[in-house]
Amino acid sequence: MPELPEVEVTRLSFADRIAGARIESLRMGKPLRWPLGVEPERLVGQQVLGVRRRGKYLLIDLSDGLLLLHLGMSGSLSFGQNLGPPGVHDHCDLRTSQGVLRLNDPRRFGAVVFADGENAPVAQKLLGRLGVEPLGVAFDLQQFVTALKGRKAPIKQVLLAGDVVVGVGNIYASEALFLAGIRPTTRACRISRVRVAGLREAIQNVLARAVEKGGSTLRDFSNAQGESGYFQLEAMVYGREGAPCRVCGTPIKAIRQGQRSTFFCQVCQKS
DNA sequence: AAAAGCCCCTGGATGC
DNA sequence: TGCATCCAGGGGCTTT
Repeated sequence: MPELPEVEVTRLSFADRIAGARIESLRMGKPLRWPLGVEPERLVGQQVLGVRRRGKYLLIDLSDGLLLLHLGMSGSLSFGQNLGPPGVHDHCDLRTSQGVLRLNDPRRFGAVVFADGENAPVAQKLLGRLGVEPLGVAFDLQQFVTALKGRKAPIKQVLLAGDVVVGVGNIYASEALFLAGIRPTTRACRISRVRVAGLREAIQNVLARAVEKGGSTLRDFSNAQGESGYFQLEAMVYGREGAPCRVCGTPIKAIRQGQRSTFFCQVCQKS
């Protein structure tokens, strides 16, 4: 579910409320994608310094270590004082002096991993080869051009891979390519500099807009306060197979790329 | 080095 | 109503 906007919206919905809290206990439920890596007691008594985001990971800075959190495909967080008893898909309860942070994740592709610091091997394994942050100043045009020059794969899949630029998942890849007028199947290395510049802006715009709208709630996403997102209502192509293009009226096409669905307009995205 | 496939897992929608 | 099949926001790992 969660791409950069959903993860960022989630972060914004509880970061201030959990900052400064003291950890009282950590309960882990069914196994997630990776083990926590330490005994839960390791965290007890530590203070939460803040919450950052790197790509689709949330980084909870502790007084002695770091908690890496990933929502996978179906994860969502809740933070509150009265969450009630954990349900069958609540696989992590981090109880703090300011409330409980709970991960609900039916498919369990998500993860909660403890690392001694950002340079610890486990943190490096997960964060080490992530690409540039698309909403940061480091998302430089020349670097983007150079990176894409070295890729013969379809641009949609290069965006999804996350080693050039992070945070762009299946929804926003289709959306950004539509805004840039680029066909998803075009080889990354074949896109002209001018069009790469347009793609960079499209990525920035679509992600920023999605954050503003609270993310996309397709099935059941909500932020840590339980609020839904609304970006899906203004999606130009994602999930709109057969529906008229909002620009030219041509029916939107759906194809498969690397076992994921891709949506585009064959008129607005000629190449 | 890059690209392509394969999984991990549960649940909802669809079709017979 | 019951059951099989397909699909879903991700991404690390293995194999070409």
